[in-house]
Amino acid sequence: MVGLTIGQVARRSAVNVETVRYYERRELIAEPPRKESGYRQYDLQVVQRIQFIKRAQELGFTLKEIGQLLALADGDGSGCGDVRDFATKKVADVESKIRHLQNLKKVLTRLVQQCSGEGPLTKCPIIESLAGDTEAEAGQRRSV
Amino acid sequence: MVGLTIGQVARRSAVNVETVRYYERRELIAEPPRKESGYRQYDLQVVQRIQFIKRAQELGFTLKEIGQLLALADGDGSGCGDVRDFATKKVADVESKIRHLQNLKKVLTRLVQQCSGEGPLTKCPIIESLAGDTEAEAGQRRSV
DNA sequence: CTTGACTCCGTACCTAAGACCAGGGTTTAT
DNA sequence: ATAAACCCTGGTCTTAGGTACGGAGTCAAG
Repeated sequence: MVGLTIGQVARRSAVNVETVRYYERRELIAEPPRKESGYRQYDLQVVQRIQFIKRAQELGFTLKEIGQLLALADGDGSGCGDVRDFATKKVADVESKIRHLQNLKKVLTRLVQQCSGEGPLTKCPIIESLAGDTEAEAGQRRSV
Repeated sequence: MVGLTIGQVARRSAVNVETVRYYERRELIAEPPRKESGYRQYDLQVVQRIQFIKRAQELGFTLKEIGQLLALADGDGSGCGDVRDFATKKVADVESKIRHLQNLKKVLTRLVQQCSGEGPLTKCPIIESLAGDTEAEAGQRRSV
């Protein structure tokens, strides 16, 4: 019994069987050899590879990016510098997302502070602010 | 010509016609009356409502959440406090996302710093770290 | 030899928030 | 009266990352 079935691989990698097949379709893992029955026959390395994918996902890489990363890792042509550039770009991405969320948080927090939590909805500053007075043309206002 | 067509509403709200219909399907805006021809006939208030939706989206609310928010705003029963609670919960959400991303950034940055950018991939600390040594069982390692 | 667990393939479904299209009817302006 | 612009329904398509199903074949244990 040399070679793991897809189910064994899935269990060892803590992913779904379908996920393994999905990764194969996405060409993140290679098509394994088959037994005469057609069953896929994996070796242990594929488990490592799936764990690599999972870790990279946790770090915020998309499967597409992971595909590129794996291509770098597979193809001997490129050096470690390419990988570092990749990660550096990702850091910038993450920073940009953080800035966006921090701005969001500021706005939301301001709204919450303006709101006493009492009184009727018609005067709730949050609702008012969302209803927005800035550019609606004439006509009945404040009726969301 | 009392009543706006869907196209006029869309233009005034700066959204696509399809978006207006979509919001109707999602029950974010009410089904308007129709002319005999079947054309939808809106009043101006729907423009305000769509702007409300758009602003709330910019603040990071999903359409589902906006639906709940609008239900609060529509139903007179509840007070401004409910709305504030809602926004407060959203602030916590955003904070949690920020924390997650900051952690991500820390990990990524550390990886980048460990990587000289030189040398072959086989020794790239980023690849090594993703390949992960922590829980793979025996067998050939370091072959992602 | 049978049963239960596993695997195969292809396809469909899911969430989110719409965009787009076909093939028809309507309105408006010239 | 006719062309341009608009609207209707409904259906499909998108991105991302899978999950689920159904019918058929296979494998291991009792």
